[in-house]
Amino acid sequence: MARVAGVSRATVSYVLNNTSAVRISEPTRRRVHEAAKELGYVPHAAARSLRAGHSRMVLMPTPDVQVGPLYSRFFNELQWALSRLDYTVVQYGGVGLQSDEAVRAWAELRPVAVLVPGSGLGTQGVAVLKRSGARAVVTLGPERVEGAHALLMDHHGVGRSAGRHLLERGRRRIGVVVPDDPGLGIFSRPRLEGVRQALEGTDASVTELPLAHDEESAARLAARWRSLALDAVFAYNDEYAMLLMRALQDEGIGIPDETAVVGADDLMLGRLLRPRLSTVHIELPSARELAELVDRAVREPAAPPEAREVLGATVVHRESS
Amino acid sequence: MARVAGVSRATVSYVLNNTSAVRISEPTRRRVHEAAKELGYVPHAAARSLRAGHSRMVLMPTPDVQVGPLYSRFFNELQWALSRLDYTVVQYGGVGLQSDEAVRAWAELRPVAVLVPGSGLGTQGVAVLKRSGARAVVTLGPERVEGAHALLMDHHGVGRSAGRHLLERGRRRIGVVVPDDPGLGIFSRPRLEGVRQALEGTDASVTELPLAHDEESAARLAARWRSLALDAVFAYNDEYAMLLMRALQDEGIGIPDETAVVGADDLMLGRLLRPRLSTVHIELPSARELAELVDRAVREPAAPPEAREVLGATVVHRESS
DNA sequence: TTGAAAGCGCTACCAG
DNA sequence: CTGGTAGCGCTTTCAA
Repeated sequence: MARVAGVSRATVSYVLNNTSAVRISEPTRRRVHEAAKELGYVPHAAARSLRAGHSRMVLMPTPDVQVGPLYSRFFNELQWALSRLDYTVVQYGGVGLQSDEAVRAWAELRPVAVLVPGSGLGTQGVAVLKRSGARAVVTLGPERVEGAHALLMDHHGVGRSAGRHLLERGRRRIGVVVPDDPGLGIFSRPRLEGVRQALEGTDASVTELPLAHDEESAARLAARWRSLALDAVFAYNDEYAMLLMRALQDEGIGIPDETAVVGADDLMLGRLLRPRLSTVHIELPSARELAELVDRAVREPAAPPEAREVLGATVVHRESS
Repeated sequence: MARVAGVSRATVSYVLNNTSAVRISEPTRRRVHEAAKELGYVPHAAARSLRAGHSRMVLMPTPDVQVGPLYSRFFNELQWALSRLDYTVVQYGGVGLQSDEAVRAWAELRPVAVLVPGSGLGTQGVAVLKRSGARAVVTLGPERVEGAHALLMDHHGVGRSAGRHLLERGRRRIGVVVPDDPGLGIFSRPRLEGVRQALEGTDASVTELPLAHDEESAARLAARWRSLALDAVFAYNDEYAMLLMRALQDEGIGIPDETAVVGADDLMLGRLLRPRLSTVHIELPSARELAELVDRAVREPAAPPEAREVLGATVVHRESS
């Protein structure tokens, strides 16, 4: 590269980085640019960050559970917001690693910030990441972790909203769908607990309803529905709600007269069901705000970690409840 | 690190990499491991790959359109299959970059292989990636690109299957939904064209139906449905099919008697609609096979690029057609 | 205005 | 069996 342009490696670096501290003559600049184009020269990110001692890489491990469209959209927006701030977002697939080795694998990449969804990260993990040079560690999950910023996504509120709504609608025997998928436990357990909280001190009762995401499982549940004597169900989310609602209707159970159904996530499909599905609308944190939080944390790594509750839960009352 | 363990940097390297060419005494190994644990030492991936001259990173740029659950699952499986082969999968968010600079940004990371979804990559791009050291470039899209392996995902077959099926069911005036979302054009145009191909030489006709993914747009289309005098519609995919089917039913249009509806993707939700949605089941390439293709290509970079048609399309006939 | 050279963290070769 | 050392590609300081 330097040879082809007939200049030194240093000069190449100056030209390609537009280093303002040094002035390079126009003809030289042109020669360098031409040589770069001709050779298809692309700088080596690893060498650069090795020399610089830091990178602008924000690492976001892929969540190990299958996430819904809500989260995908959030992630896309976040990526966009961070690239506006000149960060490079990398999603890293540490599938099947133990949390301990996963953290080490992340640390090997020396990201400037790490955004960890879920609850797998411990105090240890944060320490490893920080020592490896991460200036910001942000968890997106149910609880704070020592030393890390936290975007608290507490799903109790989702369950509480649903529970309160059903109470207000005069329901007293309330079923709560708990997906069989163990990966969804971090969401489903707090949602269930939230319904319990909403019903505390009332004469209403909660019944757990395990359910797999397939028709047979739903049909089995629907078949014994009347024996359960429930007058309402919070179906975990809109997709499970659709599944269960269909099975109930196939059994001739009237919705909402006999049983009220409430979903969560406020997906488009809820509006397309008949009766239209009542749901808990979940407000995720604004991607721009999160990006700015990351940026602040990177610039001011000594600042005390912020912890913010970011999950808004509002009931959207439609026809199924 | 080396200081704390009281050995040289080389010895540390030997121990942590289990280098078989050299034998290190057990006490030394222990000392090194202990020091590593104590310091939370994690090797520097950039330095390592700089030294080695290559990495095991497989780069997969995030597709810029919102992709469905089908694709997300495929990507997860692929990630898993590749990590079984000891590759590290990194999803890179080059949102909003021109394809030219996007390719350069990918090349900066010096991945050993690049999997590019969509159709943004040109011959130029492949050349840049190869010159930067990528031993395999694989496109997942509608057409071959010179120098790259190709997993051809030709959506014409999806439209053809739907078209043939509707013909067989005796339909002659066939509408085809074309989503307004311009990003979906690479899928929707070939699907439309496929329907046209299936109908060639018959007395059946095709009508394009632009549609946005919201209720108002669907309602507007449904309101003028009878004036279109269609007896069938291929609704692009299951989600658009659900949207349109609901609007048609709200208009009192009988499905399938008056109008047959066919979706695509074979999502769970199709089975939950009434009538149950006929759909085109799409078979994606096996993640394991793709991972093996990548691995072969990496080991044998001189081999001529493979190009394989990988999109299976089969009609699943249910009740809506 | 340009060039020479040091050094980021790591591994592979060679000498002890 | 272990340590010294060169050099991967880059940026930056210092000297010319």
